[in-house]
Amino acid sequence: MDLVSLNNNQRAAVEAVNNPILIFAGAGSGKTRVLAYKIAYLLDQGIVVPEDVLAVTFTNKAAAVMRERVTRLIKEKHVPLNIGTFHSICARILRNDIKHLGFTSDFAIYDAADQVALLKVVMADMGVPKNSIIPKTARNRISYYKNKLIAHDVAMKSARTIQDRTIVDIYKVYQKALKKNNALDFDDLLNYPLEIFENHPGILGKYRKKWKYILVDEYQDTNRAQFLLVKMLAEKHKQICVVGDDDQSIYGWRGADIRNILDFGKAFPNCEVFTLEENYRSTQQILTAATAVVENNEDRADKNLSAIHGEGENLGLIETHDEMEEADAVISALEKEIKINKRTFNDFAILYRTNAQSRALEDSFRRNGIPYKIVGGTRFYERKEVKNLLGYLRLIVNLKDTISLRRVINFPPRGIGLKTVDKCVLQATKDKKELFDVLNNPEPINIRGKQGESLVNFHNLIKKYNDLLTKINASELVRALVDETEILKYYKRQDTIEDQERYANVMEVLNSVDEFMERNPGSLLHDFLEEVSLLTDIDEWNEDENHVTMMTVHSAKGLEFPVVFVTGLEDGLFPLSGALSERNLMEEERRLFYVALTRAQQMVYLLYATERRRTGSDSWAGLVSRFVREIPEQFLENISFSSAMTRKVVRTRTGNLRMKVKRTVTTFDDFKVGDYVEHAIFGEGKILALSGSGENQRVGVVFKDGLKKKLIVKFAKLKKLA
DNA sequence: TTAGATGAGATTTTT
DNA sequence: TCTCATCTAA
Repeated sequence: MDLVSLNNNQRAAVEAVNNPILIFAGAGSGKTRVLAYKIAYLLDQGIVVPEDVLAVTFTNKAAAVMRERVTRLIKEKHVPLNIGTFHSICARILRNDIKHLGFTSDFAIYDAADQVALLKVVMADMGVPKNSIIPKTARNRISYYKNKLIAHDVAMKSARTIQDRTIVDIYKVYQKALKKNNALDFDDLLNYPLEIFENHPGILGKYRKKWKYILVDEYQDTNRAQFLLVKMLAEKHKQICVVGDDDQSIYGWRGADIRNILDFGKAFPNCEVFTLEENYRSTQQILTAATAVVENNEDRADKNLSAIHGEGENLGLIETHDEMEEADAVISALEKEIKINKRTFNDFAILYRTNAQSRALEDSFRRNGIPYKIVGGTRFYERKEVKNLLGYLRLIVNLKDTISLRRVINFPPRGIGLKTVDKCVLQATKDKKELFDVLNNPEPINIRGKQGESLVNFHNLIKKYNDLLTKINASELVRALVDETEILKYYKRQDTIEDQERYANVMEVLNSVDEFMERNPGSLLHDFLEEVSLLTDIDEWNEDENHVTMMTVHSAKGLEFPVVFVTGLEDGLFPLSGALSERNLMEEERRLFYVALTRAQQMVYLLYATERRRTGSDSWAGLVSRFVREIPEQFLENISFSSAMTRKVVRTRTGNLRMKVKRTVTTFDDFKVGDYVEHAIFGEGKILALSGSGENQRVGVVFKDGLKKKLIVKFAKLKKLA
């Protein structure tokens, strides 16, 4: 096994195999590499065989990368390592052993939307007044308790207000309701294995024996349950290696506890600690600037990162008026980078704090014909039409899943409304029957005619596919189901653009089932459902395509780009104002900014708006964020952005005076079809067509390499050539 | 009783 | 811009 390509610290960390190991790996210090080498080394030295290794990564994508790297290193085709996220590994444990908790292995996994739906039902049943507690708030609070492993009774003791107590009550009932639906939420996925291990030492023993060496990536983001799982599994053999960076701990709000990494030595007393401080990613300027910020944190292990790639340029700081101007400033900087440094679109990432901030950017990019991809936001599998189809599948797999049942019982519309469902629920409670079984016999509850017939039909439809589950393969089953329910037809007959998109999305689900079955022959439908429930945003991102990537800083973890734009950098937005109050919240926001900066290899642009519009007449006060001000001035260069807008003061509905921006409109009176033009990004081209008027003039241009672009004129920068 | 239309309100970050 | 709740016609 050749370790010469590693630096001294990396090699030492790889070769240390006798004690529990903690590796502090600063941003860009090659931690994935070290982990891959470590696994390969363990195998190479004959310390373990692949089946003995459990490696936990933060995303499925990272798991795939890890597997691929190890495979390459040990030069073998198939390496049966156990690699996955905490959630996927726990799901696997539970499929085997959840019977001890009274669930069946067909359990459903509820996402946030399902949780909220269930909470609404629960709260209505409990008679909680409609406007007193927002279901979403209840969800967050309950999730918080579960993340911290706080049981109802303990939570109740600390509940001070009536609202707090109500939420704890809801928590208890919600937990029961999940069980009734044979469903787990994301938090249960982590907590239940722990419960099983605690109460059934035999099962714990089985996994301890199975996983002889445990490696955990992104250890700074583990929560209480994850920590305990790792501890329980590794306690006996103590063959464990965790890697992380306390400066990049950004999931505290999700229960992640930075103490897990800082106090690793307490849990594993004779551990060896390695620190990787050579940075292979960024320029020294970026690194020093980022460090200057995060150094202000008190909860922090000291480290001294140095860049091996040299000094680099100053970070660019750009002030704009609002989010639209900000988007234009990004594009103009992008043009400059492309022209001067010969960059391609996939060299760029735009990072922001909240998903909603992508909107203005998206608009501007579309108008300018620049290819972009947004990671996150409303995810594919969370779209209504997709969730509806998946709802069918989930119900078929797990007939107890009443949330899915409610979702699809009237989709496409078949005349079963709220009232009818209510009656069925009432009957089910009265007879102590499953909701699904009530549908079969609507007569006794006064549902006759069309509704009764619909109910029975629906029941038989689901039952039929439930029977088919083990008889035909998943691809065929889903296709037959879509056909019979006429979901595609439903979207096809209405021809709005929206419906076309929905049609395409349903088709996409069909394809992804096919693709899944090809990848995992012999799998069952619930394997597919599990995979899509546990997909992360970044898993769906393809770095090979040539487009600008936009995402939240949280999604960007572990990634790197030559040029990074960080937008929305005004106080109050990045961080959101609430975070400025408590020290630990503030420190996490600072780390978030640190993570954003250290994604960049060569250049960082920092953007803030003096008057960002939020909703209606409301706007954010726009001072540059205090974190930007923590960067010493010599690392910053002010870049002025010449706006293409005129400003106007107008009176709004609510009477406030507000700056309104209006863009200067370039008209195309001077241009005609056949003219040769030059575009800042796409180069020379020939005008193919002109259309529209006023603010909506469009121009179609064919560029040199045959690239056709439709641009919205007022933003396109076209120069006429002779 | 359901389906479609209309109006008001809301927005951290994610497995 | 999107979602959710309420109103109204069928």
